[in-house]
Amino acid sequence: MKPALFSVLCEIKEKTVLSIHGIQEEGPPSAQLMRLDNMLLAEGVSRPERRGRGGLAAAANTATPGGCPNDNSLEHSDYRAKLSQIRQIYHSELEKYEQACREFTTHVTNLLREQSRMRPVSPKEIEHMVSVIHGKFSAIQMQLKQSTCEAVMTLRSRFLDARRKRRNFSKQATEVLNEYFYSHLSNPYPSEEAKEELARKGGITVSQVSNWFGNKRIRYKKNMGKFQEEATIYTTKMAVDTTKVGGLGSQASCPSTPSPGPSGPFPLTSAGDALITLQTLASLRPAPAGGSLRSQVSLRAQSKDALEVPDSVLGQRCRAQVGGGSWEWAILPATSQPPQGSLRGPSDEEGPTGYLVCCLDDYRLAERPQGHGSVGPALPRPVPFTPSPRTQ
DNA sequence: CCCGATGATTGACC
DNA sequence: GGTCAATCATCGGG
Repeated sequence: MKPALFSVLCEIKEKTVLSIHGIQEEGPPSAQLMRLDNMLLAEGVSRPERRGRGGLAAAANTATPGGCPNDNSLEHSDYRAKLSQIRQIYHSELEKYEQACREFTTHVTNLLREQSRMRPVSPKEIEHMVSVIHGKFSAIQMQLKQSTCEAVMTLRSRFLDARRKRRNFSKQATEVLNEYFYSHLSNPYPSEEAKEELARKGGITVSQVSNWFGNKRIRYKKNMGKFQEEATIYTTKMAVDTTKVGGLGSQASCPSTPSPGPSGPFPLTSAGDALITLQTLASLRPAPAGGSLRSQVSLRAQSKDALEVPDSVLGQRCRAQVGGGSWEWAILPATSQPPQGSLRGPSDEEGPTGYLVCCLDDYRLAERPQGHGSVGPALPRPVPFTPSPRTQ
């Protein structure tokens, strides 16, 4: 009786299995799964955790072109930590699924083998059942991969947003840029090489340098008054630097200086640039009555800070209005210490713009630098550049 | 929280 | 492709 029943069951089974095959047969793993796998691999999620290395470092590098390096590293570590978290969750979930899949497969095969004593269960059927189970679990895994990918994408987009997030430049970068800007005010269009140099010095990217100059030109032009103080500070600083490094026109803190060209308001050489600096920092005017015109120079300081500067310009060539009319090239004495000179700074009553009177006994006329106009006043303040024609 | 400063983006222009 | 001009979005000081 038992063998007869068994054979009947076998026949029924044969038909059922065929129909099951007809329904269950699925195509190859979808392209989407491959995409997910590729992406997880590319994002460094598929790989097991490796301390401090991996694809994410490269990803982080490409995602941050410039700005403050410290900020970058902070963002990097933040990004890394979050990606690591995602990776851990992904792997632990994956492990859980795989284990569950193994256990369930074992359980089912055991069950089927158990049942094979009671009813006909072909090895093929077991195999099929196993593949069905695997199929179900891989569908779950696919969901896991999908959600992991989404998490990585979210993190990545947030990180890329962070790249867009504005970070103020470091003081160093701002100074480097401002120094160049104010020392090339006649033509503040740095060449590509100059931009690269500025970028290198400021620890920012070339495009950030371009952005900065774009913004600066516009904003300076829109509101020159607002930038006067800043101009004074930087031109002063430049004067100090050039003096420290050893004289006029050394261009100590400026990268390669493209010649401003004949169209700018300052058709000067690099030495001329230093001259502008000097004249910007203090406009010269005739000394008050009581002294020889040739022995007294009044320096008008634009701010209290500027008072600290004249020491550095002493001994340098400048222009002074002599005799109430003509402008002459002059060399200031190397020292203004009393008794040779007496200094008076702007008082509170006089406001921020006062007079620094410097009676200089050793003030003497100098030869006019070659190539410069013989007449015309010194340029007491930075002259705005003309946006066009461009002189690049 | 407000507001000015400022780095970045975008579209038009040459 | 570089620049201008307008604008956005964030930072940072008061």
